[in-house]
Amino acid sequence: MQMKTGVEQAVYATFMLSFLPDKAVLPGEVISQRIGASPTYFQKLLRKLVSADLITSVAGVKGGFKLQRRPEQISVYDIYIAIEGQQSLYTSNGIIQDMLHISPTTQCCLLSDLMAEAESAWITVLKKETIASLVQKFHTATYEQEIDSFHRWLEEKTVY
Amino acid sequence: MQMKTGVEQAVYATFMLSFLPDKAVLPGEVISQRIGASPTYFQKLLRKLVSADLITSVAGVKGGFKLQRRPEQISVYDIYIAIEGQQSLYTSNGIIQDMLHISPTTQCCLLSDLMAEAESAWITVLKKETIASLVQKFHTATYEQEIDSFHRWLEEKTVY
DNA sequence: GTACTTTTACTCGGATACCGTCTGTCCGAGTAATTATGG
DNA sequence: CCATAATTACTCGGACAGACGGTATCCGAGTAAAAGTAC
Repeated sequence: MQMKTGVEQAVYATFMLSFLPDKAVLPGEVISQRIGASPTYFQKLLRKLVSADLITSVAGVKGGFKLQRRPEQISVYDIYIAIEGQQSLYTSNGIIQDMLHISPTTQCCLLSDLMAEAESAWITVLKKETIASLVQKFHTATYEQEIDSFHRWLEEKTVY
Repeated sequence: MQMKTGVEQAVYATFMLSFLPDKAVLPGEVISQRIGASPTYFQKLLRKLVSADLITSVAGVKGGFKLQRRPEQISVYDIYIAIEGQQSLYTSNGIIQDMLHISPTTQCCLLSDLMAEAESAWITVLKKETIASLVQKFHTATYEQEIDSFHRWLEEKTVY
């Protein structure tokens, strides 16, 4: 039970796109290269973000990806759902129905409520962090030189 | 990212054992049969619970499993850890280090703190529910007839 | 110089292969209660 | 009747096969900007 690495990659891809100026885009291969992911597979992740209306895509030459919403309106939870899907962390297997010889259609799982509550607490934390708040934390980091270098690289790769 | 079914099975196995009288045990195959799991694989789960000191085992004829601690002292979280292991839900892949070209040994993941907080909130909920509290909820259910039937079956299979 | 065609650089989506993990099965070994055997 | 041996019913732990999902790769199709071409 581990979170997919794709979620982390998607978060940082969205994070990266948040630095783009308006109307500018970044090709998928550029993003994947900087993140260190396999280009073709990473494009699938980007398309999941597109389907979730978190980013948009521009086809053709000078095409690429850019944010669809403002960074304050994209939470880590949004990205998590876009990549992992909406299935919950726990789904009952109806074991207690087996134990008591009750019809499987009956709703009486002792764990479902608990697990739902636990997942809700987990989600709450993921919802309160947005791309914008991540950027804020990023700038308080002590890596000004690397951040500058990153910004220069980004500007070089940006497509207008 | 879904919880293993083994966790649910282990919870109900522990739950089942909590109804045993002192000194009595229940063979692993009896438990697995009632839960509807494959006997040989389920024994592996039981042994994980033994390793975690949640239950104890008795070898030989008239052997089986019984609780090691009192039901109030076995939380759902204990069982979860026993089955899934202690690895956390999220482990950083060092993507931001790749992005910024920083040494991978550097600790600067923007997500780690958030994910740790989220997991902590999740764990808190799982810790507060114990086998004892599950039994309590169980008895408030409206399946008195099935519960009676279950108790009779259990007594029949109990090994003293 | 304008209209048209070709090239180029992207996204899009399906098909497929790889690989690690969870699940399931088999086997031999150890253990202890029961039963059988021998005197 | 008692001591010892064999049987039985369990747990224990390793080895291994199958299924599934996440990861990765390839390919053809669509799209739009840029470049080339014809008149």
